[in-house]
Amino acid sequence: MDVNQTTGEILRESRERKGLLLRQVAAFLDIDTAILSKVERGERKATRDQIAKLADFLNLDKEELLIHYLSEKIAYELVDEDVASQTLKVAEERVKYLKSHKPQ
Amino acid sequence: MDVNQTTGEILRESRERKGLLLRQVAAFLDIDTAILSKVERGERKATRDQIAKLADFLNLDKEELLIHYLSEKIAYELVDEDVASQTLKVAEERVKYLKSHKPQ
DNA sequence: CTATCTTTGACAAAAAGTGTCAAATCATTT
DNA sequence: AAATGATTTGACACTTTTTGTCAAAGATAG
Repeated sequence: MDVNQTTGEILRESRERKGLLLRQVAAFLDIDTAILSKVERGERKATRDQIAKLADFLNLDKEELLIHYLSEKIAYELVDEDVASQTLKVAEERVKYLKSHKPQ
Repeated sequence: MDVNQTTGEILRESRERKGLLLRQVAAFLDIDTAILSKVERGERKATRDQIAKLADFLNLDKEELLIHYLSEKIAYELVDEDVASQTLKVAEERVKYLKSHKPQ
């Protein structure tokens, strides 16, 4: 998995390499093929649950796919901001702080 | 501004230091005081536009406040993920990539 | 006690997210 | 070229989230 690939590209490649049809994968996710088609082409975002199911069905590393998916979502949120990189650095500090001060 | 302060805390402190009422600041933002009260106490998130207006009205560094606000939003989105830190690192790479391959 | 300021919670409107369906397009086979 | 099957497209509907108002309750100061 290349970090600068889209999640959709990964999903499509993986599905095609296994010779699976949209219909088959979509059935497993319990959604219409239309949505999966859009997800693979980046026209829609998958949900978190769908990503987990896709990793199962396509035999992809669950954690790796999740990181891919989440980071794409965040990069997309920030890409138009001048301060994107600085924001991500500060966000890292915040996450560290929050994790260490977590209730429980 | 401390990185681990909430945006709401910054806004409240700044407003109070200037002796302004919720009513006055809310009027400038064109919203009900109820919302601003909730924003300051972290019960609601401000919108991006409101952050910009608040920086103006409260004479805060616009960029700094924006980074503060955006990073808080992102940290909040990820804090429950095991893979939060890894995700942020990958997101940084993605942002760099997207910015360098931007249309125009 | 009376003003005024802030907080709270119920509610409403608008926007975003998630999905279906049917028709159109594309590719392959006969 | 027609038929079949896969994918794409776009209109639509439903649900959830976001963003706000309003009025009543709570807190604080004079």
